[in-house]
This record gives sequence, C-alpha cells and structure tokens, in this order.
Amino acid sequence: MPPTDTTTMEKILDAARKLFVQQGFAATTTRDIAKEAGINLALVNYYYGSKQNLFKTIMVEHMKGFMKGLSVGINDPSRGLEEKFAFMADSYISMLLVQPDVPLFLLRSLREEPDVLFRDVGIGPILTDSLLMKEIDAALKAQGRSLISPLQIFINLMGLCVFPFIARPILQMASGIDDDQYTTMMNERRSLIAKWMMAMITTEQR
Amino acid sequence: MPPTDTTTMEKILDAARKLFVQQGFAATTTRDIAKEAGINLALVNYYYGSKQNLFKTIMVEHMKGFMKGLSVGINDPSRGLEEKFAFMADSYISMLLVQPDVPLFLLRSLREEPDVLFRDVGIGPILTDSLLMKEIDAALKAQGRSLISPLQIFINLMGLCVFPFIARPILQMASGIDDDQYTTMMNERRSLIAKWMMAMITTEQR
DNA sequence: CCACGAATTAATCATTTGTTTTAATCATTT
DNA sequence: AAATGATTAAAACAAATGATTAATTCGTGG
Repeated sequence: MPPTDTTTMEKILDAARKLFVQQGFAATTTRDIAKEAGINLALVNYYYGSKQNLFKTIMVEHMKGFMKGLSVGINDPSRGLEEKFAFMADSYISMLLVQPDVPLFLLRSLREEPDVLFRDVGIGPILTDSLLMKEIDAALKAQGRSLISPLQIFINLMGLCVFPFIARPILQMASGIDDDQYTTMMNERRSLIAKWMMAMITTEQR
Repeated sequence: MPPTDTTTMEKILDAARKLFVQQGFAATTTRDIAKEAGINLALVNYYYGSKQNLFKTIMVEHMKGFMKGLSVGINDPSRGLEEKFAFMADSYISMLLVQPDVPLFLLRSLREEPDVLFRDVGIGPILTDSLLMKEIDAALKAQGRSLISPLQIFINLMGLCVFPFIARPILQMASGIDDDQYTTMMNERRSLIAKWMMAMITTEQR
C-alpha cells in the first residue's frame, strides 16, 4: 500500500468514510476527520466545502455502490433463480465480512436524509422490472402461490444476508458464541441462504 | 390520556425517549429534550444528572423490554415449534408497526456502548438453553440436518421479522410501493414467517 | 401565616465545533 | 531566480452545547 502517494483529498475522504460509517454524522467532528487523515483542519472545508457536503459525498458513494451491486445481481441472465440467490448471498456476505458497518450506516443515513437518494443517486423502482422479480413471480405461480408478492421474497433474501451483520452484537451476546464461531456461521450462510430461499418459495401453502 | 397528570420526570423521559430513538445520542441536544418536554433546560440535569445518564436510562429500558419479550417467546411451553414462530412473529410485527425506530436505535446504541448490556441489563446467553433452541435442534435432527446450528435458524426468524422495518426506506424506494401497501405487506408477514421458518427447517439438504 | 425544603427559572460558564481568515510554504513555470 | 498559483498551517470567530449557579416560586406541614 502506498502511504505517501495518496493525495490530500483522498486522505480526507478515507478518514471521513471510516469515521462517518463507524459513528455517524453527528458524532463525527471535522477535527476528528482532520486528525484521522493527518492533515490540517482547514483543509477539510477547503476541499469539500462543508462537513455536510463531505458526508453527502460518502453517503452517495456507498449508496451507488450498493445499488450497482444490486442491479447486477438481480438482472444476471446467465443464472437461474437458485443460482441468483446463491451468487447474491455469497457476494453480500463477502462484502459484509469486510465492511460490517456499512448497512447500518446506510440505513441510518437514509432516515436522516431520505432525499439524497432521489437527487444524487439514480434510484427508481429498479426492483420492479428486474429479472429476479420475474423469476420469483414465476416460481411462486408454479406453486400456486400467486397471493404472495415477490417483493416479500426479495425482502427475505436481503434480510437473511444483512440482518446477522447488523444485529451481530445482540445475537452474539444472547447466544454466547465468540467472534470466530460467528464468522464461521456467516460463511456457512453463503450456501445455506439460497437453499432456504428455494424452500420458502416451493413449500406448500396451507 | 392525561395531559397534565404526567410528572416532570416523566415528561423529560418521554421527550428523551422520542428524540434519542429517532435521532440517536449525538444528534439530540439537551435543549431539544427540554423543549420537547416543555420544561426548563436545567431540569434535565436536575433530575437525571447528565445527558449521558439519561440516554443510558432509555437504552436500558428498551433493552430490558426487548429481552423480556424475547425470553417469554422462546420459553413458552404451551406452544409447539411452528406456533412459537407464529406467535413471536406476530408479536414483533405488532410492536414494530407502532415503534419502527426502536430496533435501529438499539443496534446503533449497542455499537456505541456495548458494555451497558453487561452492567445494567441482566443479559447472558439466554438463548442457548431456551426451549425454542431445543425444539429447533430436534426438528433439524429429525430431518438429518444436524450440521446446521439452531442459532442460524433463530437468526433467520429475527431477520425476517425485524429487517423489513429497519430497511423500509430502501426497500420502499427500490420497489416503488406506497406506505399503505408496505403496511399491508408487513401484516401479511405475521402468518407467512412461521410457514417460511418451517419450510427452511424441513426442506431436504442436498 | 410562616417556614422550610423541593421544584422551577433565567442567566451564565467553559468547551466544543463548524467555518473562515490570514499568512506562510511549496511546486511549477517563465 | 522571480513569479504565480496551489497547498498547508496557525489562529480566530461565532454559534451551539452540556452543565452549573443563584435566585425565585411553589407546596406542605407546623
């Protein structure tokens, strides 16, 4: 890794990303960012105008990354339904093992500034017309379960992937397992989730 | 509802609960709390010592409520496995429809102050020896799936209940459905989740 | 009615924090 | 080398914030 090659703007961005994701907007001061970046305080606003604007930059960056990854997964024509589930679960878990705080950061930020999505990220109802939703719909209909919205199934997929990382502190305490065991469990989920998803879809409705 | 019958301490507590849960610790000022409670600024610290202590009070309160509800659900001997799933899902969804911000508040707070759980809330590995975990374990073994930890299944239950509320902003935007439709979906999940859980447990392992 | 303690208020303090300013330094070009 | 513009540093400012103080009001028992 190049320690000195990074420009000042990048150093600020890296520090801000780390702190904002970890602590949120209000709990992070511009002085924290400057110190973490190892640069002078004035440079934060010199390059990014304001703390608010710097935060928005980080937020949009992460949001776009998420949306991009999502749109790839849900529209991949080379995979069938179960394979899509497996691929998406594996991808998300890989990402979450490295950046476990990002989902909480995004969800928290969206409550504070929901408008950012519309203005700065190109986000519409990309889910509605996706290949994945069509395939889920078809699979449900094949089981005579057309009363269930495909969106319910998609929510389950995301929940099974993301929730264990968001709720890790509580879950780990309530179960009493250590960090290594928890990581092992998360890795097991890579392949389990797709099977669970198929089971939910194909089980009989009583 | 009695508007004036509430004591000053309760007024402060109510205001603090609302604001802390909504915005978090750092984003909430003591002046916000005083204004929301309709009382003088000095009274906040007069009754609760410090902002930090007031926050801890709210946090412990919510955490205890959660743990209490959980321990009831997972140890109910009058219900079988699927009935437990159904009851717990129904309970959580009822609570989440009224207080959708509580989970995010708890999860966020636990990252900031994980010690509070140990010191102020009686929390141990209550899950490990619970009736629910034993029943999940038995059901898995009956399917010859003893490789899967029962904790995985429990995580799924919580995720299916809580995640759609935590991630509501993103999910609603990505799908383009309105508030009423979303609430309708959440109500449908009351009964769906238990069936999904059973499907995940009883499906064949390939 | 008075006295005493609790409750409430307005004012103030000491820090913190976002932001700006002004001057100094560095790098590159002429 | 001089000049020019970009970059960095130190200091300062105004507003916000957690906390405290001192005075005032309120309620209740004697």
